Amino acid sequence: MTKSISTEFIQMAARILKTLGHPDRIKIVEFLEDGEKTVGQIQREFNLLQPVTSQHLKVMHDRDIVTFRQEGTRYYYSLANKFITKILDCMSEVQEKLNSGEWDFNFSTTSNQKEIA
Amino acid sequence: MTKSISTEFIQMAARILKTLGHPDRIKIVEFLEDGEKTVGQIQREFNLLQPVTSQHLKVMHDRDIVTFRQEGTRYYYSLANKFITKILDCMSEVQEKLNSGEWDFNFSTTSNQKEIA
DNA sequence: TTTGAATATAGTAAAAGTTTTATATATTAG
DNA sequence: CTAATATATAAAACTTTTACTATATTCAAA
Repeated sequence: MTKSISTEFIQMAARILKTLGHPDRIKIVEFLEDGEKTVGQIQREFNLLQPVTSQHLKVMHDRDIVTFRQEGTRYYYSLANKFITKILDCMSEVQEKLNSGEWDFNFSTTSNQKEIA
Repeated sequence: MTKSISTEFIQMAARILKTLGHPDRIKIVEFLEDGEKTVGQIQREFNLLQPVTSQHLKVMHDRDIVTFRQEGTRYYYSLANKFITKILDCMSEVQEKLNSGEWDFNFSTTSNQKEIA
């Protein structure tokens, strides 16, 4: 009986991973790690269309990835929980390993690959 | 200039997260952490249809999440790189925090939520 | 009280992902 | 050889996302 992940948790994790599985959203979430940001700030930072930005934020809000507080006409979004932060940390760590050459995935840009890192 | 994540890496990470964003696939990958497994073993473990199992494995292979070696008519699948392991570690960690009560996401089963963990 | 800025929401077409059923291929056992 | 096993692959039917475009809502300011 290895300490495996519970079904409930897996459901929740899957939803979150799936949602974070979009470049824009990873960028947004990473940006929010720095502190709360308005829709406009996010939109300008990454040069996104406003509706696209709002939609990403809405989806991420529905899936418990971000929260927001409203102040006048501005909506300040921020990370909703520590799981997200944890995933971001994980990604930074991996990227460091890759950069330092400690790890090497030799990912094929297109599809498959051969070796184990 | 915070050490942020590079665009290239983000693309790759998004693909992987998105692909892992499926309950079956998280389970499979977690199962593989224990060591290589054949399609049949995976299929039986989670009570999946054979084509579904193959399909998941194919997608994960295309996206550099798993590799396999063939031996006779058996295909032994295993994790393709350490990023995957890292993500699994991350998930276990989070689950522990949740179980221990150290963290609390109060996720809504349906949609939104209110508080920050 | 009109106007402009900041956002959200709706509608929709195109793309991507999933599941199912069916079928093909290769390997091993007799 | 033939049958059974282990997998892959394909096609069809759906379901979900995505990315736009257009429009509505809200608040602030002039």
